[in-house]
Amino acid sequence: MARAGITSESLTRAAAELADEIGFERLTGSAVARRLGVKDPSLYAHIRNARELKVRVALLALEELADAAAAALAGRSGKDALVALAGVYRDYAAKHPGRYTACRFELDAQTAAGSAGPRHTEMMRALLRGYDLPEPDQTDAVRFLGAAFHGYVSLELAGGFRHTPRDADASWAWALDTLDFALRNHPSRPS
Amino acid sequence: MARAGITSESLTRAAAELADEIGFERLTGSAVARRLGVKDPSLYAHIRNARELKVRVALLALEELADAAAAALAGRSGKDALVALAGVYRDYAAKHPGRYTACRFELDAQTAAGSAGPRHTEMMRALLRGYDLPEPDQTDAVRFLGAAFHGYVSLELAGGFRHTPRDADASWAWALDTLDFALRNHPSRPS
DNA sequence: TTAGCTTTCCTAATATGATTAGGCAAATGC
DNA sequence: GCATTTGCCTAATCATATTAGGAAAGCTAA
Repeated sequence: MARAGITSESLTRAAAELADEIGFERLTGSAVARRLGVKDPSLYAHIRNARELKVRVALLALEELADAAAAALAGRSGKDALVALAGVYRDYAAKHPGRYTACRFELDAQTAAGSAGPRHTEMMRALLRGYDLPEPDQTDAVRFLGAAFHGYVSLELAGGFRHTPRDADASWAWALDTLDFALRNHPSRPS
Repeated sequence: MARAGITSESLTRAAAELADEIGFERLTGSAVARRLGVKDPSLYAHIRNARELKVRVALLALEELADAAAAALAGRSGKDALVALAGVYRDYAAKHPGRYTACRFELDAQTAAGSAGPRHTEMMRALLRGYDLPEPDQTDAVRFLGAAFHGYVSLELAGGFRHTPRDADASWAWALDTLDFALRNHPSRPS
């Protein structure tokens, strides 16, 4: 009875790959077990339940995404930073659709607090420092940017733009121009 | 063997109510059957498969939402219309979280074309006529507004704003102010 | 009204996925 | 080298999705 040598990491990696291939919604314990060459019940030595599988993928994705965002943001500011950060989200979603979807998986407060989620918020705030918004506008802007990025990427991922001739890249650039314009000239900006 | 008297409509309604109560992701054929007081296989006289159940809820929700949007838009224009339309989405999501989520369910091209989806796009375009944007900016703006609305509502629904003191209503108003400002003063506006 | 047709529902059965219990062998610590 | 822990397996249970086949309900028309 040779062991498969599953580790917490290899299991999570396998689940993430699977999610990208078949979609996060269809991610299943059985499928992961099959991919790892073990029987379903063997997974329970490594995870508490099927939900934890998804949580793991979500945490991995949030961290990968935060790392990529941090790298892209380094040395950039203003619109340059805005475009770079937005591009990271969009590219990650295109390359890892399952993981991107996982980022939206609802975590309980505990888990969310320990995740890379707060890093994303911080980076958004760092980005917004280039736009000089006073509080509470900065908080509003964080939410607004998060919503705009996520909304756009998720609509694009769902194929919402496929049936209109207009190029998605061009629309994306337009959206970023508009966001930059709105933040730069926002009425609440100090003098 | 008395009949339950299920119709296509009563089935869809039951499914939609269930989705609002337990969440669209957890909507299951068995649960609907239980609610209707029939056995699982009896459903297959009315639907092709479990997926169709979700599709039905999605179509119902898209239509309800489009109807509400049309009513809210009637007689309004400019920012007034923007705020009204956005409010419809947000309120519907608050009142019918399962159905709102269903609106995001991926439909195949055929089904999507016959759904109320296109009405939503048209209404967005009607709203944007008040902002006088030339093509292709109008298309870009439709996508941008759709993304912003959906992104905001879905983040709020997921509880993304619950752990920050700033009031969600105030942030929402800020976002709408910002969108209105950006569209009104957009560089691409004629003259 | 009744013979016949269609529709709606049921029971039985199968497949997949999630999960627990209990066992045995492999790795690990001394 | 032995005891302990750990990883994996088989067997079993439960929920959901789905098919096959049957029977009764309700409509249709002579």
